[in-house]
Order: sequence, then C-alpha cells, then structure tokens
Amino acid sequence: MTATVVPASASRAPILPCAAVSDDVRAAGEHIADTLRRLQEALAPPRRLVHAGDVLYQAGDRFRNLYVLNSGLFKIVNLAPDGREQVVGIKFRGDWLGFDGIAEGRYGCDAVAMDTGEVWTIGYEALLAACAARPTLLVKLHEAMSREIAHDRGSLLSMCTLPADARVADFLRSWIDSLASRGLRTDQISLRMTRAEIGNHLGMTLETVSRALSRLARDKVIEFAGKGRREVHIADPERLSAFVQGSLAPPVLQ
Amino acid sequence: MTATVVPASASRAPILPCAAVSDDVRAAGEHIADTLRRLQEALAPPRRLVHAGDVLYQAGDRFRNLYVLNSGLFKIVNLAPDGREQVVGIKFRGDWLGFDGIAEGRYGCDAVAMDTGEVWTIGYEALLAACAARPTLLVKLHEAMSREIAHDRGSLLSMCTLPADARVADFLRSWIDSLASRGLRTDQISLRMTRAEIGNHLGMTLETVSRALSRLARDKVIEFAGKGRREVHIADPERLSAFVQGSLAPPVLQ
DNA sequence: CGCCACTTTGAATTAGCTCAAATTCCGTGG
DNA sequence: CCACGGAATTTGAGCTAATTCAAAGTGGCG
Repeated sequence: MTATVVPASASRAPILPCAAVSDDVRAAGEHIADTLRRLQEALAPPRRLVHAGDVLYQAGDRFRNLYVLNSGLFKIVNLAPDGREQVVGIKFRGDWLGFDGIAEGRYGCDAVAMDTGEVWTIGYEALLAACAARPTLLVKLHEAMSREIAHDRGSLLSMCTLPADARVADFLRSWIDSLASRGLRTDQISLRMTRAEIGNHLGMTLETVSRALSRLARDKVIEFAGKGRREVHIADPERLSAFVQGSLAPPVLQ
Repeated sequence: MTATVVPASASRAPILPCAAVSDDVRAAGEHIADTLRRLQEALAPPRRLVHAGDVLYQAGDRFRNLYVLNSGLFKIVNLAPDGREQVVGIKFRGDWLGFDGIAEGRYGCDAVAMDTGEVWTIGYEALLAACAARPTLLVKLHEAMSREIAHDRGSLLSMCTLPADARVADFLRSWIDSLASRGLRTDQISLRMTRAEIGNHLGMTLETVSRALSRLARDKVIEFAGKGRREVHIADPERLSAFVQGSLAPPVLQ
C-alpha cells in the first residue's frame, strides 16, 4: 500500500478543464462541488493520495468509513466465495465508495484505484452525527445511494438486453455521460483498463471487446488516438447512442 | 388500479409458517419485524392491499413515497427510453421499494405486484423527519439501501459469470435465501412468474429457462409439485449451490 | 367443451467463445 | 540510442452454448 495521507490544507479541488458546457452540465458539476464543500465544512475529512493499483478497501474488511472521490478513477470489484470476480462499477470524481458495507458491517467488494487521485475518508458514525445537524448533507447522502441503485439497474438492463457490440458502445456512452455530468470534456476517454477488465465488466471476453472496438472504429463511431489504443476519441456522443439503438431494431424500414 | 386502502388497525403481521429454523434465521426474521415495528411507531403508515398485477408506481411518476412490503411479492421493472425493459428485482416481505426515485425526484422503474399483499406507504419527507428523532430508524433505512446495492451487484456477478443453467439455479438459490432470511419455509418456491419473465430477469430466452428447469429436475436438484409447473420443491438447497459450483469448474479431477 | 396462454421439446442457426498466431507497445538495461 | 522481453492487443478459424423458429403438449377458466 503506497498511499499516503495528505493534510486537509491541500488544494481544495483539482483543476477542471472547462470547455463550453450546457447549463445543466454546469449545474451537475456544481452539485458535486456543493457536496464536497458541505463535507469539508462538516467533517474536514482526511485526504489521501492514491496511485493506480492502490487498494482502498477489500471485501471482508470491517466497515467504518465511506469514501468520496475528489479526483482519480476507481474500479469496484465484486468477489464471490468461489473465486468468481467482476468489475461491478467504475467510480469518478464526486462518487461515494463503500455503501455496500453498511448493511453487513463489512465491505462486499474491493475498491482499487485505476489512476492517481485523491480520496476523502468519511467516518460513517461521524457522518451520521453531522447529518443530524445538517439535513442537506443527509439529502446528499441519500441521493448518492439512490443514484447508485439506479445506475446498477441500468447496468443490469444493458447486460441483459444488448448484444456485445452494443454493450461496449453503451459502456462508452455511460462513461461519456459520467464525464459530461462532471463538466469534463466529452470528446475523449482515457480507458485506464485493459480489454480483459472491460470484458470482465461487461460480461464478455477480451477478444470480443477488441473486435467490438475495432468495428466501432471502422464505423467511425469512435476513433483511436495516440500510440496505445486506450485513448478513445468520440467526435459525437450521439453516434454511440445511435449505434446502440441500431443494434436493437433490425432494419424494419423495408 | 384495484388496490384499496386498509386502515392501520388491520392485522399487525401476516401469519408466518414457522418450522424449525436456525437462530440466525430467526434473528433475521426479527430484524424485519423490528423495522416494521419501528415504522409503525414512528409513522403509523397507511396500509394498502394489492393484488397481482397492481402497479404501485411507474417509471416517471413523481417521487414522494418509499414503500415497505408487509406481505406479498413485487417485481421491479426497469424501462429504457427505447422500449427495452427488464425485471431488475424481486421484492419480498420487509423489502423497501422506491429508493431509485430519491435522486431524480422520479421513479426509474415500475413496481408491479405479483401476488396479493400489503404495502405500507412511507412518505419520504415524514420519514426523514422521523429519523431525526430516531437514529435507529435511519440506521435501518441505510441498511436497506446498502443491502439493495450489494444485492444488485450480486445479480450482476451472476449475470456475467454464470452459464444459463447455473444462472437459473442461482436464481432459485437466491430466492430460497430470501425466504430463509425471513423465516419462511425453504423447501418450496411458488414462482409467480412466467418462464418469459424469469428469462427476462436472467437475460435469457423463455425456452432456455424451460430447458434449464427441466435439466435441474432431471438431475434431482429441484422437482415440480402440483399440476402446473410453477411450484418448485427443493429438497436440499445445498444441491442448488453445488450445481452452480459444478458448472464453473470443468471436471479437473483427472 | 373449447379457447387461450403458457410450457415443453426438437431442429437449425448464430453470436460469442476458445484456441492460436501475429503484431504493437512499453519499460529496462546495455 | 537501440535492442530485448513481457504484456496487451488484434485478427483469424473453428466450436459451442444459447437463440430462433416451429410444433406439440398442458392447464386454467369461462
């Protein structure tokens, strides 16, 4: 574990590339900043710097804290007793981690950093105490849990109703959505995951992921940037949605 | 909508068939009863009788209430804008419904009764007010949300890592688990769903569900009871788990 | 009794998997 | 700076699990 603790006096927020964004995108970005501000005021949570590969918590660890991502990227990995494992979620700035530990008193997943970032540690008991005095903080907490439930259901829907190619497209689309709702630029994704990890997350093999990406590139829905093929450019997010739709309705139009 | 409102003076709890159950199963059953008791004390929520097919709320409806199931069985159906739909959850006695509506102020799914039952309506604002004075009620609420998140992730894992037959077995196993944790008899399941619904829930076709069930019956993992083939007897729940495991490890034993 | 919805089972088709080989990328050490 | 080696990626060629299509079979209910 190479993570180190950073004093609360560290920089308040990361620099956000701020291109032209719509009003509701800016509003959504504000929503996250607002939550972070309130957490800072109420709890002045300790901050921790993490690097790719760092494990924030593991399945089975005793639950005491929730965590909020101030920057960076995490994967949430679910583990079955029999050894099966799956990437069940990708977490971005503003996302909370660890909700699944509340009920049983132990985390049910691993949380692994996929990039350098900063995590705020929120003691659960302290959070509850703070919420008692600040109702809006409780509202934020519930919204975050609710969003997570809704998002997981969306994943399940994609998994169950989309063919492999469309599932990959939808995965990219939802990633773009996440970026957009944080006011980040939506024309490129830096996939900090291998094809194998993406495949595991989407319930398909790494070869199928590779083929799907190649086809999306061939059809000009995405394009690869740079040397490695982990930088994906997306000229128009709409084309991703269109691709998903297209793979549903077999050309009925005569 | 044929549902009717039942006065709060109605019977406190349904009759629970109580065979020999282990201590922690009884404890789990107590957990639910305890939550219901606290809700009753704090809010005296209105009770509503529902019948199979009744729709409690629909995706898009304005969110105002959570609901707690005192008896009966619900399915939660997620709907995509493009018409895709999926049964993303099955709800039993003690389960909460509607969490997904908190964040956006609108429900994201339909909640449809699959059997006669009684639902308690919990005004969200009133609940928050009640929680302010009763911390344990807040704890219960968070536990319920946490459990839902953990459960959804389990579903995703099954979907992504199990072949069709094992997925059906795992579905039955988790249903049995739900019954067990409520102190209900675990040797039979009354599937109040068609093969098509089960298939939709598990991401496979109705034919595949039918074949999987036939194979499970042939292998004596389950057996059909009664005339229709919706009553499933399960002599030993362990055999379901064993079947799931067996379909993972290709006979390595020489 | 007969209709209708649900279920089962079979046969043919296919999407995605497995296996295999070639290629690219990137860090490391000479 | 370049050569080397391991990991990740791409692409091809069968193979298989699950789907689609089709046809009986079964049960519930007016």
